[in-house]
Amino acid sequence: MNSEKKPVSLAVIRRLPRYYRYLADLERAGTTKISSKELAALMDLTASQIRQDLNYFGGFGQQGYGYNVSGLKTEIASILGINQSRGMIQLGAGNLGRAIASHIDFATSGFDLLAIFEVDPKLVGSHLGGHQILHVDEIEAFCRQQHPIAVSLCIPEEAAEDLVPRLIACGIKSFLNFTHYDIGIHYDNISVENVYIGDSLMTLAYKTAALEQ
Amino acid sequence: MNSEKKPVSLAVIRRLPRYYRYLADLERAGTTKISSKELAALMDLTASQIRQDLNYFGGFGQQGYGYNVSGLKTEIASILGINQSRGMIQLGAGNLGRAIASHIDFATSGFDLLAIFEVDPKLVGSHLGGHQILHVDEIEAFCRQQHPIAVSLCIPEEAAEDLVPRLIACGIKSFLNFTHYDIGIHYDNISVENVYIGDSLMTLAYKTAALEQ
DNA sequence: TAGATTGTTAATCGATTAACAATC
DNA sequence: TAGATTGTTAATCGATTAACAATC
Repeated sequence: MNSEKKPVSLAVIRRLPRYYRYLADLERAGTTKISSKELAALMDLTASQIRQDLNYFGGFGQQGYGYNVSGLKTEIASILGINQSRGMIQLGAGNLGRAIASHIDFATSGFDLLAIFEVDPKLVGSHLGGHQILHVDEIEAFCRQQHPIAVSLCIPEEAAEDLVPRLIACGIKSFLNFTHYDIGIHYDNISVENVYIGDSLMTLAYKTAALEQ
Repeated sequence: MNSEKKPVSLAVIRRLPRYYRYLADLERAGTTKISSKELAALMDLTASQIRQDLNYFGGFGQQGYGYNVSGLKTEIASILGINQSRGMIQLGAGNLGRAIASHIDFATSGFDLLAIFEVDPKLVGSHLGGHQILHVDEIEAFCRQQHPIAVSLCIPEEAAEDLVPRLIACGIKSFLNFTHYDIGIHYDNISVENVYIGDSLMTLAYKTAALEQ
């Protein structure tokens, strides 16, 4: 039944998490229905865009009424695939790794963080956010057993060049990449989300200069 | 002389940091010149897009030759405004705050991190990445003296609602926002860059599901 | 000069917005 | 039924790509 044909644009997909967050907030506040117009005002979008976005996936609303908040939230979760639980590992338990492992709710985003890998022997064996820290050399054995499909890459850029091929060989297909190593360019049939915080800061520098005009 | 007229699209601006990184790498490797075609192959873009992007700001290349790597890097730095040094503060010295303060090179992105503010009394008075940690209540006095223009917001979403108005009152105009609090919707004449790591992870969930088709 | 490659205009493509008929 | 609001088509807008004349 769910055999959608036309490929959905990534621009639409990238807006879905924000819809999801607003719907979760509305649900928490006890709101049961919302119109595209109301949601647009709340999110500072056009009602037209919201209806267009949602209709890529099917008619979730009811004419004359609007959208059911919980229902729409569930639909979006299903489209994003965050109602699933895919095995994920993390590389790196340094400052950034600790922040991500403790700060991000993997389960809410459709992943299950299975273990964290580190080179620093002082950290190996300890725990972080309820997850065991293993040595990087155990990756291969671990993956053979647990078959994680995704990785959160919280390592220095220099380390990425060596580790990414190993992860690929282990069957890892999805990367949440905090390094500047360009994974997508080097491999096919994988998915990558880059989080370039430094680039965001540079963009902020530009916007800051623009404010001063 | 630099009185550009037409407003440059944000899509172009967001590509500039990546150009800058590649040019910095090339410069480090001793490459002095590069053509749009070569750079396009390296970055997996079209040569056309690169030339179009750069020509929003002026003719940095030389026909029949290409672009001077160092020269172009400097031009991009100047467009982004990262050759400047704007006062920035950070709120939050928790896991995420520690990661950002120690992991991100603010100077390379045009900012000077002046101080970090925390509510946790155990952290106040200590240092983090060479920066002093002050109590949040000292923000107003600090800003009166040092006039930072930007802030890195590494605090829980609940805290943002109270703190953002205080920051605005202190003259802060630019926000690197790691919370889900929607600053841009609430104020005018400010600039915001949101880093929504959770949203990126949800997008990765979608891409992962798409791989499995 | 000949070859290469830019700067720039024109063509294409995609994404957003507007409009309105369908319908709850 | 009348009013409201969706689903969807058409119009607009913007961004990317292609093409080529200018020129180093």
